[in-house]
Amino acid sequence: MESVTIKDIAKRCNVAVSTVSRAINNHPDINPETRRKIMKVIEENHYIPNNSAQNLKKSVSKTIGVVIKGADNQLFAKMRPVLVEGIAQYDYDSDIEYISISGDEIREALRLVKEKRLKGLIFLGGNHNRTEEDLKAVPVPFVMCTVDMDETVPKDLYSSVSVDSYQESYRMVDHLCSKGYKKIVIFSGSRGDESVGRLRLNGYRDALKANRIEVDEQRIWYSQDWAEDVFSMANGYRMGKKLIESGIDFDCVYAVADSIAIGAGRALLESGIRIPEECGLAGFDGLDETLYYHPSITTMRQPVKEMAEDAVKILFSMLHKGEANQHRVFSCKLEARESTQKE
Amino acid sequence: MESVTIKDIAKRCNVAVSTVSRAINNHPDINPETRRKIMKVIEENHYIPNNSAQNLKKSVSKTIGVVIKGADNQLFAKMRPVLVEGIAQYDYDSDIEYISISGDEIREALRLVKEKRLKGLIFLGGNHNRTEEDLKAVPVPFVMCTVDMDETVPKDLYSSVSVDSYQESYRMVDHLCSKGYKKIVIFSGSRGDESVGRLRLNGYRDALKANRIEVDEQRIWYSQDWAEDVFSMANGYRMGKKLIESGIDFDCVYAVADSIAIGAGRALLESGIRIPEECGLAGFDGLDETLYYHPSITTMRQPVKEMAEDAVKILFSMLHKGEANQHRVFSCKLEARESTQKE
DNA sequence: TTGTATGCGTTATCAG
DNA sequence: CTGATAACGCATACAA
Repeated sequence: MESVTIKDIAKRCNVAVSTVSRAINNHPDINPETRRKIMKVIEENHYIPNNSAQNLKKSVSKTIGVVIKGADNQLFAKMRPVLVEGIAQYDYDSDIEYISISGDEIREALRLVKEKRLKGLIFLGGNHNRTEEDLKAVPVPFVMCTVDMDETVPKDLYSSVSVDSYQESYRMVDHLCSKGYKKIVIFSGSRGDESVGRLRLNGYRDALKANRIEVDEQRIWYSQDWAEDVFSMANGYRMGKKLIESGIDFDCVYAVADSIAIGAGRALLESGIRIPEECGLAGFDGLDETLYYHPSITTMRQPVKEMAEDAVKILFSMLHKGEANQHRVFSCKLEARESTQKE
Repeated sequence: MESVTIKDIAKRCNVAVSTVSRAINNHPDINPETRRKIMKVIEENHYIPNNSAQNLKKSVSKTIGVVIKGADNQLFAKMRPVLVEGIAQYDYDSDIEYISISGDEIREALRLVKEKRLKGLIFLGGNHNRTEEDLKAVPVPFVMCTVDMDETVPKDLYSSVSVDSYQESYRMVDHLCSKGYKKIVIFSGSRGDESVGRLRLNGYRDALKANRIEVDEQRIWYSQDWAEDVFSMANGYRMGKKLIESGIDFDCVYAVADSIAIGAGRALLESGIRIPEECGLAGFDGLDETLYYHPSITTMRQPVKEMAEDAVKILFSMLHKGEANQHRVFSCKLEARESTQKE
């Protein structure tokens, strides 16, 4: 049970702990021969340095924290390796931390910065209504990815890469209109959603108006407030079923997330409604699943790779060149697929 | 930049650090009044205890480590909350750690146990060919989930909950045969796969034999060795395309993972092949996607919830009652869906 | 090139 | 109930 420490290794090697430390950390001023010898003993004894002790002692580090909110978010999963690689190109390490969807990413970040002497942070996802105080508390440069921060938060307090949820949603609905759909139902987030769900809904409303289609509140469907379950296929399926039962007239379903769209698609197809002939279907985000669905589902692809790359670039421009906070808004790619090819 | 420590709090409160420590850790022997006062100052100064220092100093803990290999594994994502809740019922904390698919889970576990004084471990996924030495090095009870450990590894060195990949795969293929499919193609893992891919393939071979169907090596398709990409929809799609191009005669595709099946399904449908009329389709694992696909895809559902619950139960039976290592094999649920409803 | 000594921030063991 | 103080395991400045 007693675990082996640096002292044990030192003793076994007849050297001082500092020498062992040097061996571990690839210090230049150490005899290669002694180093070899020490590393051998380390191997044999399965010695692993205590990270906590290292963190506690280290005064500097070259590492960037990556705080990912939601371990199974597929968009974030695609960004992660891009971030790690990008950060490595600046000769920095990455420290990846997953936190739950209900966790406090700023608080977690604060802890990490203290403990691991992080030089910077990249947030994947997060609360859109952070206070000024929250943001100011973070003592290192940071970039928020894919968070629609409230307009009220001063832009000079944080950097960000994002997509314009309102605008891209507008584009999508405009596209649907151009395809001839006139009775478009939207599967939105929950009523209380003030973030992407709300913004995408607003885009829907305005795009319809611009196409001189009256916004029918009956065609606006909110998710029930089942928290984590909102952006799920199951929720899309439930809404789809209810929509069909309701008897409301529609010729297209637009879901504010691909996962919802997939569930909705199933509900439609199951009821014998043909897509796209009798009803169009569209999602948002650009998940791989939409491509392999049958019919393939029209979606707005978020340029996750580019966003991740830019997040790193922005972070290091602040870190190395002392530049100010920056905001970069990316355009999505409208992937028009089978689910909206009416004719 | 200078972060606030326990000393600062002590100073601000005119008490000793030990008193602050008591306040933080809810020690019984502290005046509620002083405690209240201290907590207030802690709030005001946004003090967060340094976890590294705590870990370093703490001699005991009531926490179980959960090492998850592959952050975006959907099966694991479903098990996680079940594990956390189960562990909490024993009044223990959970420490969740994600490691990459190529990481060394045992090594990581060793580090964690040392640093955080973990009382036990639950592994989600991992290398199937660990050595005895590896397993023996883990100084606390642990349970492996969903790992088909090699037969050569002594069973008394670890606990496990798992499914019988060979047997369940056999059942699936048997089911396909009973549905009248006679020319079943299998989309397997890579050639070198000695784990689930191999076991499921063996089940396929034997089930065919049992049904007096000759195993045609032409119908056994291996994934190209693209490492992480093997169990992906993209891979399934590629294989599906190639299968069709090959001109080989087949009436059913059985993929050793649902993700592969979904990609394959797309390839088939895209080529105008109707499922299930002209070709059956089946996967393995029980991902939600299979249910919302159109047609819904027949799959072997792994009882992830039950497995997670049992993992916790086994762990604490060892921990509290000193019981020996145990192995529990769960049955999958054959979900016969539209993709194999021939008539 | 190597050894010695100090302290990182915290908890635990003592006294008081 | 509270305060002083010794560790925890390690990295580093400084001395040798």
